[in-house]
Amino acid sequence: MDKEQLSYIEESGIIFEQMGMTRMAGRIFGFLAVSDKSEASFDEIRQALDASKGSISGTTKQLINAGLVQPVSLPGDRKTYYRLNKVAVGQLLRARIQLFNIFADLLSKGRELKKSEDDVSEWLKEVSAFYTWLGGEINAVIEKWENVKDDIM
Amino acid sequence: MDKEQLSYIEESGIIFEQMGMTRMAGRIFGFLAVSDKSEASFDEIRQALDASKGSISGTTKQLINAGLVQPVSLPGDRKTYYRLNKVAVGQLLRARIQLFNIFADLLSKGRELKKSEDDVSEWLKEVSAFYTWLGGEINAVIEKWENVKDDIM
DNA sequence: CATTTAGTTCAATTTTTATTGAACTAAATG
DNA sequence: CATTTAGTTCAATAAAAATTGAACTAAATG
Repeated sequence: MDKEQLSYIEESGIIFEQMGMTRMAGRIFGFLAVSDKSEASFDEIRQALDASKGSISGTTKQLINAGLVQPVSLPGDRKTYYRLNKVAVGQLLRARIQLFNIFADLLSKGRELKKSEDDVSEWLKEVSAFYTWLGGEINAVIEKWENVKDDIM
Repeated sequence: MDKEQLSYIEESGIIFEQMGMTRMAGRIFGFLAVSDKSEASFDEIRQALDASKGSISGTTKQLINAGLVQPVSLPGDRKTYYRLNKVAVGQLLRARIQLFNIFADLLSKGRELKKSEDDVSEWLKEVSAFYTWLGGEINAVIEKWENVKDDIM
């Protein structure tokens, strides 16, 4: 880990915090991203990030749960290794979009609870419908990506 | 405000917290969503939510800054009123998508900092390219919505 | 079966973030 | 121009979240 990589790891921590995860989750993600070896053991991570076992244990679970990290075990080795989960872009996006649907439901419920209809009702209705529609539209977007990505990358 | 509306306001607080804003921001949003009058004064909000002036002041600013709330002033009335900003769905979405681009940049930078290329590099490259592409694709998605929304709603 | 290793759990602590409340500013009113 | 009203600011406090660390479990090794 050189200086730039260490500062990258911290930056990743900040961004993950902005995305609603913990700073430590971002650090582990960042470490696994830039690390030379694509797999790292529990203790390699702990040492690289100078954190406690409890913190690494809890946070790797968080990341595994979020689908971003994959635990790997090898025969004849009692350690567990951790690596970035090379999940398909579609799956990643769908997970993120979930919050949109929660927001859509919130708006729609708000509209129902209003005592009278007004221009706010109309707006709640459209935004809610939009985000709900968007959830279904994602498949088409991902399909389009699959078709164009070879030209772009 | 009946019981259901008050519990809706709290629910909105929780969801806004999940979306990275404060609980109070969600409460104010929720209040403005279900309130009978589509505009509310500073003190009406403060009383309805039983919060301090400081908190209302800071949080209304947060919401105005995020583009979700609009301050309204009336001639001959020194109060400011607050209402949900009926911003277009596209604008709302674009604001949310910004985090995707930040994430894309993080991945791309991570790839650059790696000492060697491996399968993680490949993944970082694709995911980053995808989120970057997605940012540009949004306009097409919004345009499609404008065309289909009358059939759906 | 005693020992080492890998990781978990959770109460205590630290750190961060949200909220209050009191003193303040600025504008309007009498 | 003194007073009221509307809202702001910010230091102090409260509340919530992250992190530690020590005691623990479970599995593998000798």
